[in-house]
Amino acid sequence: MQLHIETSNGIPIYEQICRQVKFAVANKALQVGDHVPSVREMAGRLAVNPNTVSRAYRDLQADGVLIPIRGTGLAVTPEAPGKCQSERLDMIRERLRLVLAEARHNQITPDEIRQLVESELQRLDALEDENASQLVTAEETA
Amino acid sequence: MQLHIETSNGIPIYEQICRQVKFAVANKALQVGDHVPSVREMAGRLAVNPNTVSRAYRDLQADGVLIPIRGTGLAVTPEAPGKCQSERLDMIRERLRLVLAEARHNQITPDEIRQLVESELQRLDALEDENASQLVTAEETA
DNA sequence: CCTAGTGTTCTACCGCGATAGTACAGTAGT
DNA sequence: ACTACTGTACTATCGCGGTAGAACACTAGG
Repeated sequence: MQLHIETSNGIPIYEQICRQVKFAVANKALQVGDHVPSVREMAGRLAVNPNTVSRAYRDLQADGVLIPIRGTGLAVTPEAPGKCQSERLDMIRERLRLVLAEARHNQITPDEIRQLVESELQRLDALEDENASQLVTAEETA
Repeated sequence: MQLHIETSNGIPIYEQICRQVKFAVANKALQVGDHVPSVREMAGRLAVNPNTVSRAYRDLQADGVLIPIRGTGLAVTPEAPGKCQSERLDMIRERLRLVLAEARHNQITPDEIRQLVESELQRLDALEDENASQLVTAEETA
């Protein structure tokens, strides 16, 4: 599993970690019984304070996604996949709703919104292709 | 001009005020030379601290949207409409981009995104209709 | 047994958004 | 001149997200 933290897009770091773990479970990148990276390792990987990771894991336990195995680590619970898959789209919907509400409140037309969405989707695909070709290049030169 | 503040959708209040004034100028709800509501009145109207409004107006001056008229108030500058109209879609695009980036990073397909957008647009229209009929009802019973 | 690795908890500190209250300089209208 | 409004500036305080560092209880493995 591989996460990326965006510093200050408004969303707290601990919440970003929380969301991405849930997405990983929903996408089966994390399976039932799998151990999540340790607090200290994750903190090092993300260049973030261990307490912040700990906070995220605590929230994930409260949500029933992770269960602690004393002295060993945190494992994905059997109920997690179900919960995470049903939450999957809701997590995005919630954020999307705030943006669209602001747009509509301020006289942006539905067509303008659709146009923005399409252009941004296209832009994201272009970025991914770029990264993909960079990976290939890196592999070739290796 | 009428603004609505969403407490804790992540965006600071002073920034929400700032954005909505810009939208109001772009939509010609505020015209060149118009006075923006006074710091204290706006603060009372939004149930918010005067300092917070003052901060927003200070930023709007820095952006060249408002100009102070000593002892009288803050007026919309002649350059404001041009600036605000060109910023109009960009302000939404910026927020939309963050949401779509998270979605794509976590294996949400473009079609799922389009579907979310449509269902949320529909939901917003439904809410507006509801409010409109409430207004009519209020007028009838008055 | 001992070491190294788990998660957990606690205190201290910082920056930022926001509130609260006060004070000051300038203008409009009477 | 006086009053009532403008905007501006300042200090103090609060909550929250985040960092920093230490301490604790537990377990797996040599």
